[in-house]
Amino acid sequence: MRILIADDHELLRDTLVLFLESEGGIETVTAPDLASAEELVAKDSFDLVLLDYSMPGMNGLAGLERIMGMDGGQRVAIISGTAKREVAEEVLASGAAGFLPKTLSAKSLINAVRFMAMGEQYAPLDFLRAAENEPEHPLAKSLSQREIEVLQGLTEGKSNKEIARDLDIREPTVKLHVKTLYRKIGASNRTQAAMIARDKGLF
Amino acid sequence: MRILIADDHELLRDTLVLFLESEGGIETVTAPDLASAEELVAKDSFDLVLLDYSMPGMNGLAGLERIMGMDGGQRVAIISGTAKREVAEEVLASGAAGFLPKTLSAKSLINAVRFMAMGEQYAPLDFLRAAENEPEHPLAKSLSQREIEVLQGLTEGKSNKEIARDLDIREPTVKLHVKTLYRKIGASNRTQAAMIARDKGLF
DNA sequence: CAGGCACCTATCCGGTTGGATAGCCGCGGT
DNA sequence: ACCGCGGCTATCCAACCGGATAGGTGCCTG
Repeated sequence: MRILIADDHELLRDTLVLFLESEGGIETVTAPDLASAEELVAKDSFDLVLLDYSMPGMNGLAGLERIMGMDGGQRVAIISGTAKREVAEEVLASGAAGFLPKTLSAKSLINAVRFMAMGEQYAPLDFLRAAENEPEHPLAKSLSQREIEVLQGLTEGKSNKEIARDLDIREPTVKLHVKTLYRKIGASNRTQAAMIARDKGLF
Repeated sequence: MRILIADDHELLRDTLVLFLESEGGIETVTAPDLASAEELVAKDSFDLVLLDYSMPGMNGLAGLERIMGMDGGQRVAIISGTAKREVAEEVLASGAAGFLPKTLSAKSLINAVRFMAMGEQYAPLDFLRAAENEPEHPLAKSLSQREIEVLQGLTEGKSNKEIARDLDIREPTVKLHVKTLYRKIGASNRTQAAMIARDKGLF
């Protein structure tokens, strides 16, 4: 079996190659960024391609889709040290071969690689499930759907009028949502609200 | 030689252990979070402790200082996949044994580990230097000192009046700075300005 | 059915913001 | 000495924001 690992962490590349070749009998080629990975995929053929989610050139899922659109880019998986459930779900939904958090054990990785090379789709179930039970967003849960939409408008620096237009409601309504949402999250003006939303990782 | 590696990425722990033991003849113990690392340091003795910067319990440099304050916590280094120059500098300034980005090669890692275990302080020079030459902050350079101070006020959700009081200038002056700063960074209101400032990593 | 809740609309008011315009001071450079 | 520039102050005005108050709809639940 022959796989390509693209990750800007040379430390991981080096040790992973050693591990996969010695323990798993898996032939491994590596690349430090997306551009190199593309070249390799273009002129070579792999049973599986592993792409780091936060690597030069990736731009979120755009890089994944670039590779998947290439000849020989049929079986591509994302590996990430920091990404959360939402990302994993998007990755799987976009038709990738799998999602591997770096919290996975090395042993599980070998199994996952073999599994994906066989054509199956892989993701660690506990990762997806554990995240699903997480208290949503501590903020999001106390806000109504509309308030969240309005809050998003705030984080984009829009005026009440613009938000009203975008959501197709009247401006006074927006103002109401804005006001109640201030109380709920403890903001005293729109900039604070936007900052709080961003701090909490919302949007 | 005997070292402790604390990192929540099991994948890295597993492969690194294998690599260090086979290639470097270094005895390796691991922990998945800061609490476990503390226990191990308390009851055992290591030539070097490697702590991941973004690991459960670390809280930035607080975790580093906790370990360094312990008996047997004399030689502690930080390893990180995402941290930037500023963090590396803080780490070194706080008296840690070193800073290791995960973009380091496995070979360099072994050398660095040996170096640090000998009592030297280590950091990859190109990492520190490359970052030093970075174009400051693309934003910061086009803004005057005052404008930056005002912008900081904006990111904290303050009103013009509050900013004026804090900087000990009149409110009209603040308004002027706010306006000119909008033009420079391409914002059309204070929330956008705050968001842009944060996006660029300012403050 | 009554009450609660989310969502919508409306009006009023005082305070803040955004934009324009104009002048003053101090500093560094030609 | 002059000019330019950054920083400071000021005034005016239209628009927007934050807060209060009052009321309407539809849905779900006890």
